[in-house]
Formats: sequence, C-alpha cells, structure tokens
Amino acid sequence: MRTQVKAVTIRDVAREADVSVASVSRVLNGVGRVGEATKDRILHTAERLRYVPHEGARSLITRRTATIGMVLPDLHGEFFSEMLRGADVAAKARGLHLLVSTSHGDSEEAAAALRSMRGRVDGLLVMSPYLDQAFFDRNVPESMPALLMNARGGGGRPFLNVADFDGAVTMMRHLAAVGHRRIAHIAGPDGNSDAAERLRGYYDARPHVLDERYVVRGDFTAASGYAAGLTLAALDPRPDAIFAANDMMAAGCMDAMRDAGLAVPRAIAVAGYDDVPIAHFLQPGLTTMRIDVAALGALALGRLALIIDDADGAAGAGETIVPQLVIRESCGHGRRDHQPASHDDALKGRYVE
Amino acid sequence: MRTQVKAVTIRDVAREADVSVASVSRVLNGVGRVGEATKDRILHTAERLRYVPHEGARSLITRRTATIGMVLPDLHGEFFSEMLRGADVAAKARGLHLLVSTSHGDSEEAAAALRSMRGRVDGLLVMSPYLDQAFFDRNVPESMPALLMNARGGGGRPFLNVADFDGAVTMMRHLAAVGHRRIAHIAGPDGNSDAAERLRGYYDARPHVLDERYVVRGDFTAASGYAAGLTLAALDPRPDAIFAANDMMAAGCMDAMRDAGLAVPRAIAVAGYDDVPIAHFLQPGLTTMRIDVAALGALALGRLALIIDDADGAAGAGETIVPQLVIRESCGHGRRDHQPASHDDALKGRYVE
DNA sequence: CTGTTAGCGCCTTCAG
DNA sequence: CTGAAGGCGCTAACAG
Repeated sequence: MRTQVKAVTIRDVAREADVSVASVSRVLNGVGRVGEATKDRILHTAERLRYVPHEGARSLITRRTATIGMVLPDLHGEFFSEMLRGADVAAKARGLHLLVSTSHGDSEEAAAALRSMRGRVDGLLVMSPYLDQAFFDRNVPESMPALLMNARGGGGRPFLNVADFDGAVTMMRHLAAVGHRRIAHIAGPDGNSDAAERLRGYYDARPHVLDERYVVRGDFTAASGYAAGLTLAALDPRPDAIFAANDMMAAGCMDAMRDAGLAVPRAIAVAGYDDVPIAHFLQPGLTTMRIDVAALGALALGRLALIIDDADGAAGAGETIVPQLVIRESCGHGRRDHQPASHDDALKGRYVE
Repeated sequence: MRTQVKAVTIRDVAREADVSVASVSRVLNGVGRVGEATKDRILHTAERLRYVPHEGARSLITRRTATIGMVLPDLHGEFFSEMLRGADVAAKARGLHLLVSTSHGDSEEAAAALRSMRGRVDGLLVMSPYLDQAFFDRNVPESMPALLMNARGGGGRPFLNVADFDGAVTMMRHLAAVGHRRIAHIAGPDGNSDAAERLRGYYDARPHVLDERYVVRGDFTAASGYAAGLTLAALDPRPDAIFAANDMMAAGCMDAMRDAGLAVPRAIAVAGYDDVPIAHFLQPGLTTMRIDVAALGALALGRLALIIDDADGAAGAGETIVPQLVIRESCGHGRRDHQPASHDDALKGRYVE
C-alpha cells in the first residue's frame, strides 16, 4: 500500500517564507490584510515549492467540499452520459466538481454508495428510477441537500421529474394520427418508474387494437429492443407500429426489422423516447419524444446548487419537465432534420455561461 | 451559504453508547479487539443515530480518499462516455469513487482542475490529447500517482497509448484492398495528438492519389464531419472513399453523403475510427477501427490502482493498445454484424468480476 | 499587519 | 479490552 510521500504542506511554505501558517493561509485565500512585502514572499515561495493546498483538509474546516455527488443507475447508453455531461458543464460553470457513482440496480450497493458520500460532497443529485422514497430517506441524512430525479413521490425532498405519462400519450396520439392502428409497445424494465409511466401512457391512450401480445418487456438496452422487435415481427396479425420506451430499444428494434425484412416506416413504424443523439443518426431518423437530457442534467445541477447555497429557499419544491415530440421519418409523414449538433446548440445557448 | 446542520459524529455515538471514540472507531473499522457486549452496544447506537463516518475527515488521517480523479477533455460523444463507463465499472469493482473533471481545451482551466485534485484523490487518470508532458509535470506533483492516456511522450510517467498511427495505416490498406484509389481524410482537430497520429498514418500509407484538397480538417464532432463531407463531395475528381479520423465525423459525413445524393458504399465509401457504439447503428454499418473504449478505460483504471497500491511496481511502464479493423458495410465488401451488445459482452467478459 | 491557539472529524499509538 | 491524547492539513477567531 503506497503511503503518500512528501507532499509540501502549508507549514512548509510558512517555514520557508519565515512567516506563520496563518499568513500563508490569508494570502492564498485572499482574505484579511497582509503586507505587500510578505505577501510577495509567500506567493513566491509557494510557487517555488509548488505548493498546492490539500482540499480534503480544507473542506474539513470549511465545511464545503465544492463537489456534487451524482448517483446514476448506469452509465450505459447515451441517456445517462448526456445527463452527466449537462451536469458537468453546469458544475464547471460554478466551480464545482462531480463525484459520479453508479449503482447497477443493486440496492445494497446503492445504499453503500449513498452513505460513502458523506463528507465528500455538498449535495446529491440522485437519478434513480429504481429506488423508492423510503430507501432514500433511510440512507441519506436529512441534513444532506439533495435533488431527486424521476423518483416516485416527493416525500418533502425537492425533485425534478419528466412527464413520462404525458409524453407517452403524446406519442401514441401521433402514431394514431399518422394512421397506425395496431400499435405495439416495448416496455422498459420492471420496477423502473419511468418505464412504468410510459407504459401507463401507452395503455391510457387506448390503442385501437388492444392485444396483450403487443406489449413486450425490454430492459432499455439495444439488445433487448432487438429481441423484442423479432418477437413482435413474428406476430399475426403483425403490429403496424412499435413504440419503444426508449431510443436504444428502438434502435435495436430497427435492426430487428431490417433482419426481418420489414422496411421502416413503409412496412412498420418505429418510435422511440428520449431523443438521445443517436436518434438522429439512425436510418430512417427516429421519431421520438425529446427530453434534452443534457439540459435536464444542467438544470438539475443548477437547482441543487441553489438548494445548497440557500438552505430554506427552493427546498421541497418540485418541477416537471415536459418532453416534446420530434418527428423524423421512422413513423412516416415526417421530414428529416439536418442539424447533427442541434442538441448541443440548445445546451450551449441556454446553459453555458 | 448553507452551513451543514447537525451531523452526527463519532463523538455523538461514543457519548450515547457510553464508550470512548476509540472504541467506536475500532468497531466500525473492524480493527483491534473489542468486547462483544460493547461492540453490540456501539453498533446498535450507531445504527440508531444513523451515524455515517465523515469520509473527508477519515481520509485526512488515513491518507487515502478511495477516489480516482479522471480528467477528460470533454464528455461529448460516445468516446469519453464509454471510457468513463469502463473506468467506472473497474472502479466500482475495487471500491473506488470517480471524480470526473473536464477541461474543455482551456489550458488555464485544466491546470486549475489538476491542482484542485490534491487531497481529494489518490491518483489521476489523465486523458488529454491536447496537453503536453511539460504542462503535466508543472501541475501535478511528483508524489501524485498518475496514468497518462494518449499523451505525447512518457516523461517517466506510466502511460497507456493507442497505436493510432498503425491503426490508420491498417484502415488505409483495407480501403485500398477493396478497390478504393481516391481516398480522402477528415482529420481531427489541430494540436490533438490522436488526430495527428491518424493523419500521419494516412499520409504514410501513401494513398494512390495524393491531392491536398482530399485532406480536410474537422474537430471530431458530427457537425464538422457533415461540413467536411459536403466539401469533399463537391470536389472534382470526387474521392471514392472518405476516411474520417473518428466515428462521429464519419456519421456526420454519411449524413452529408445522403444529402449530396451519394449512396454509401456504392457511390462512395466512408470509414471511421474508434468503433463507438453508434458505429453499429449507422446505416450502412460503419467500417471502422475498434478501440473498445470501455475496456480501455477499465484497463487504465486497473493499472492506476496497481500503481497506487504499490508505489514502485509498474511505475514508468508504458503500454500500447492496438486497434482492430471492424468491417461492416460502409466501404463495400463487408458483412453486417448482428450483435448490438457486442461491446458490452466483451467488457463484461473481461473486466467485470 | 502578523502570530498563536483551537479545533474540523477521525484514527492510532500508548498507557491503564 | 478500553480510554486518553496527539495530530492529519488547514482555517478562523483572538491576541499582540
């Protein structure tokens, strides 16, 4: 086990500059008055010794770590990556660090991850459609500022939700409007609240044909979408549209249609959800519900920063984001968009300083 | 500014359990002998008080933070996200946290990011094709374990490189082998060492037709690939193949070909580099050089962990990863692969415990 | 303007 | 087996 070797401390520069550690601290933090001469001397020796303050020790007394803990279920696919990216941009703009932590569905692991955050972060950004409120309360002390994303129930904690139910209904209406009757659904994993809401929206929109075989469960991965697509393609009567609960499954599904010899959208329509960057590059372009995930991540971080800086403020407040329908060609009657970087422009325009 | 409220400390549980803090510490860390009775009492009150150790204070004396700092130039696109994901998986397997830090090309910013890592991480994973060795040496103390990825020159630091020059040559040979003569190149941004190596490989492979208009510079984004594609498509004589320095530019380029009315691969071939997940979903599937970025990230983290745990060990050692040619349909003569999840299986099979 | 003195929350000898 | 004391590196009163 490596023992951190010789790191120059504030005391070293104090000794070398022949002053007290207090003065060094004052100069380096720019607080309090210090004589011009000593100030120069301190700065100079600090530079010479390549002194870098120990943030850990600093935050112990400051009671601020300048870092946000971001707990995600997974880093797989573009959804969480994009969210992380948005949060990162917003964090950087505020001089905050990001401590990422994934908990692959395992509840024990998630608990450990949450607890180990104490003392290393100023607040928590929790995106976890699998964990319920009670679990959260049990593992995160009241005193830890936190923003819940897509968690079922607010429980007094501030949250940020996506109107997945409404989004699913919107998509279903669009599919019906462009003439589809036999609409199938590839659902997300069991126990995932987003998936549940989208499924609920599917049912609530009352598809013209209700066939229980038309709903097959996936796990948000392209592979599961591929498998589901094959299953659906083999049905008789075959659906004329497939609404996947996220874009990755839609992508896998389109692969399956190709292998099944079904042209999209001529023979069968495919729709997704999220509008992650890949949706644009699929061929045909994927019609989907846009969440602008990066912007969502940036928004969330901003709100959390607010909560941290002002304990009373927006505490307990909730907000819900409404996804927008993006029509490309995968469901017919669409037009292709020609802006590969549209996501980014949107993010930059709105969230980068 | 929020002041962290009432957090229960080790002293609180000591008082409540009517023992000394030393005993509490011993029990919670499982070191030293403690009477069964007191042990139970301590565990019980710790549970009752919902005590969670303050990791910051802990690491101050332990001299270990159990976190790795990962500095990336960007989180954009799938390349760095995948790398982050691989590192995350490997980190989790070792009980390590990941502190991510992006430095969008700005050197001042990067310096600040690097310095602010002291005292909060046990080691650094630096992926930064823009920063040179000198800069690195200037901002990272000798005592900080670090693994450099794709940095020019080793400078005594351990590193992990990708054989980009060889990879580019391999791709060029493949393009020539399947009959292309007028091969163009969309290069990566100036000052990026990966981009430079790939460009060097392009030239070294001695394309049959050397036309300086055939090399246009992009910035690794899809948008730049789109623009470059339009430029190239308008040339006379037009190239019969375009080798983009990364997959995202290739994706944008394929969009451009479509808009220019050029069928891929019939009228013109398009090749990429990296084999990020999106390469599989493009239509036609993108022929590219596979780096298995996630595995690379996992590998890097593992090596860094080794360096940290054993100061002398692999220090100074370097390693180079060789990318593999993946033939899909975008260059003709290929066959489509049908494994949407292949990346993951590879990662799981090799790096997940 | 500058130095001295307490701790932040925790771990770790060292006695008892 | 248990407690008291010192200190990790730094900041924040409080004196001079």
